Amino acid sequence: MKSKITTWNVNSLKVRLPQALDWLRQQQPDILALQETKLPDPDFPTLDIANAGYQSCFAGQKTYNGVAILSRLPASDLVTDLPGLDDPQRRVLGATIGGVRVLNLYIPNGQAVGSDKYAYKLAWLERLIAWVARECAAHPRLVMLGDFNIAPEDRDVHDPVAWAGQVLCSEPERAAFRRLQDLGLKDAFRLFPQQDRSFTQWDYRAAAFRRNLGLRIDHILVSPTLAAACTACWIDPAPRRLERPSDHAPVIAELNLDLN
DNA sequence: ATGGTGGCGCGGCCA
Repeated sequence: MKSKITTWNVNSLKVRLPQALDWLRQQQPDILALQETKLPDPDFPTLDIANAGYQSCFAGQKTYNGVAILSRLPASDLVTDLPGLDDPQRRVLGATIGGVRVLNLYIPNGQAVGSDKYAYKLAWLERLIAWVARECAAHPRLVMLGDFNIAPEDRDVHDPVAWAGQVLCSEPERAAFRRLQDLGLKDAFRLFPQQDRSFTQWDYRAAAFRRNLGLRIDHILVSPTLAAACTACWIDPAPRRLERPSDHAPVIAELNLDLN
């Protein structure tokens, strides 16, 4: 039985709810991890999502950040914080669904190298790596996905020269991504041949999407056990073409796996 | 053009 595990930074679930519901109907994923929901938990559209056939779990806040997981099967063992980091920003949602440990992340953007937000991002990544190491040890079937705000390699950047050393591409950020890979996690997208200039995010400005001036910063990382079951991984650019789109496109991993 | 667009929410922050 094939399963679809997916991620999408929707940049406001309130605005993008109709698009998200359409996308669920079209793609029929088993799991959809959302980032930048920008909703307080009492405002989460649980009922609309239930009517589409999905359960919801979420960790949200007003105006900024916010993560959620929509799934066919119920979620248990929820985690909403990095252990040891007292952080009001809602960027983490861990859950166990159908025997798979799912870590949904909205990693800090970092704004600019050298800024306070960049320092926060690097400290956050340190805490993340320590936590994920323990999660990987405890859960052979693990997927870590979301908006990483890291373009892992130059081929993930439309203009690597212009972006060299900039936030999202800097060496400390890329080193953190490699440390996640050193835990055994595989970048599902790179398990398969892909077109050159494949991206998941395009700035709203300067007609960046039309010109394909994007970055690949949304990722699905899978444990060795799940990598062996992964049969495909692709980016769906269709939602980025809609009117009033998110600046991000969804990413889909298909696995030869029974969730139960 | 040291800008541009979009979300939140109504001034300024964040991406």
